[in-house]
Amino acid sequence: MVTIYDVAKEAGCSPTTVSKAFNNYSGVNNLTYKKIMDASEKLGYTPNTNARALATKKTWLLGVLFSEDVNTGIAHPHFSEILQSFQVRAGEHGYDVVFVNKRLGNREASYLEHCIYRGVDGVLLAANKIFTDEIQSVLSSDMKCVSVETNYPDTHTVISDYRMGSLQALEYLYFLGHRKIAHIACPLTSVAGQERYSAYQEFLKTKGLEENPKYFVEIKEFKAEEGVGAATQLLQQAWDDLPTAIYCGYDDIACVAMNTFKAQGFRIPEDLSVIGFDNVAISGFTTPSLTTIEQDRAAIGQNAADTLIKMIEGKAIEQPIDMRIPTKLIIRNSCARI
Amino acid sequence: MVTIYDVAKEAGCSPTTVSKAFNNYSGVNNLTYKKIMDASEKLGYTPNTNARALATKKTWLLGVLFSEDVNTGIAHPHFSEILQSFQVRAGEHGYDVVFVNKRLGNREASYLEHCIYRGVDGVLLAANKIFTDEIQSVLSSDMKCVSVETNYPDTHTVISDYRMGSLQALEYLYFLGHRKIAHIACPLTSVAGQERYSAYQEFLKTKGLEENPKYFVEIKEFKAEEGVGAATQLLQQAWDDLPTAIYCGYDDIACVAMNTFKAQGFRIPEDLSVIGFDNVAISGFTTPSLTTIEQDRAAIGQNAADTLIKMIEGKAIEQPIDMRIPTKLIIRNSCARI
DNA sequence: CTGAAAGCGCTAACAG
DNA sequence: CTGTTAGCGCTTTCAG
Repeated sequence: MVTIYDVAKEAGCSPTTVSKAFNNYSGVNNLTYKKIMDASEKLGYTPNTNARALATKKTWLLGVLFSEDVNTGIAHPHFSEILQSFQVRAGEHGYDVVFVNKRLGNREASYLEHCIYRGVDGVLLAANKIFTDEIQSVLSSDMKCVSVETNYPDTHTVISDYRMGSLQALEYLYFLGHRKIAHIACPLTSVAGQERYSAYQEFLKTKGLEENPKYFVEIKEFKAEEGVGAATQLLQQAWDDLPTAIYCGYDDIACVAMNTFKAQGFRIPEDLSVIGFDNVAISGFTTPSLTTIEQDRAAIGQNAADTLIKMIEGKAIEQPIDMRIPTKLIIRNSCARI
Repeated sequence: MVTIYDVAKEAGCSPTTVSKAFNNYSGVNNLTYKKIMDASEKLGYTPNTNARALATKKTWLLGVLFSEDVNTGIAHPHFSEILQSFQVRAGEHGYDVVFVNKRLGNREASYLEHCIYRGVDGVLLAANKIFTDEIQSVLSSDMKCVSVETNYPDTHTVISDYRMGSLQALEYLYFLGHRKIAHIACPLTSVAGQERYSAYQEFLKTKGLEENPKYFVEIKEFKAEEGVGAATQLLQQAWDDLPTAIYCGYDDIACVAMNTFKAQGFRIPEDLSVIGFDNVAISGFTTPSLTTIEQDRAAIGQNAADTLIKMIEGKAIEQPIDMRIPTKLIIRNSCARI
């Protein structure tokens, strides 16, 4: 391994000067600078983060803390896309991204311990349960955090504007003439579930429509399969007075529900309009293709990275602590005029 | 920050002993061990990886090197699922996972430089281009590598058995009575493209069927949209003697192609059978649902982690350098008896 | 503008 | 079984 000392010797100066040169400090003679760069090039010098981190207490490492649940972890397209853009943006600022888990070498530990162990400069929180003890430890520490899925008190958050999205979906159905609109909700233990449902209630109230409990089903877990049961239950509950449209809490559920309805002999969208939320890849490939609400995941990841890095670097953050990213209605073929 | 010295003082022993205790070295008195653990608990001590890494030259960090192309990077379900299981398995062995990119702080650099900079103990290669100069640098260094998407000379590889998968798909179509089988191939610059195509050729030869150039289209990029052009081109090429079945290089293409065919008035599977490769989430939700070949991504990620860690720890690796994970035929509704 | 010296937190001989 | 000592590679005062 070639070190700063080797470079110093080769360039005929001291290690201190090499360090200064590499950190772009002012006060290094142009010629010296050039000699140092030439020497380091010649020797193939690469700085060592560990040594630097030890000396400066800054690792240039950002932790990402994902739900370990398969359905809502990094394997879910929603999160993997956020992670992708977060990671790229972090890189542009010189930060690397490392996964945080609950282990410390061979033994069980807390997320916080893991963060300390790795010395991350900040953490991205992407867990979908509203309140988890395990996450609590990092929240109440002085670790810099940004959350992209759940609102924690006093924690910077970058989330889609779920209320806006819900209203876009519902207004669209309303515009198509629907008045009997059912809702299959995401788990109400999640922000997504809560906010989309409360926007649904708000919408009904605004339009002077009554909230019909028969038109409501809550899934208990973020799992596509839950769509079957939810769709069936909805049909049973409301059989004597079926809704004409269904606002599904998220795309996976909408897709499965559509299939369930079709299997029961319903035509979509003629008999039943279905709208989703997320605009995940599958929604473009179903039959009919799914009308849905798009989340700008690239923007979420980017803004989360920007915010976290600002916090780390002590820069001013102009945006509100609860930053909302606008959503967009994607009209495809699963909704029809009544 | 509480250090090993604080713990030593509290426990009434030397830092060395604390270090030994934490590393589970033999030769620490039981009582001393307990005192140390109590002290560290009381003080809230967490070891510091950077210091340890500096002293031992081992970081317990594994790099993952993904294609930065959006379609084949971590945002693609195939890769995100591999990454997920890789990450979990690595964690079980005490390793953390960090993304590798082409930057070094603020300046452009090579993947290799980045690996050295972070001091990763090994790297997971998940790039789909057969030969990239940039990756070449890490391959020809003494960095430990495992690849999960491309075969590099002298590099341990964990990939699905594409030949087996292709044969499963084709034998199934054959069993259903199909003799005019077309192939929409993945880019032949990729291992997936090459191996699936050569298995297709092999299959035809085995069955005594002639390879008809009109029944072959190669997409140029891993992009779902390419399916439209490919399907159309296939139709044009083979209009006077249409195939009865189409083996698509991967699911995204199969899904888009199905939609294209349907738009042209073909019924699937009655007029045209379609089979895919990957068993990605969408394939269960199309109409008809897609018959396809499943890749065991969890196994890929796990085996890649195990192999890489064995290399790092100098353990014997029994498996062949080119390890293949069996695939599985998933029968759904896009293929029919002729 | 340059360099000597001390130290970041931990581990690894080597003695005791 | 325990402790002393000397680094790992880098940055940071502080003198020059």
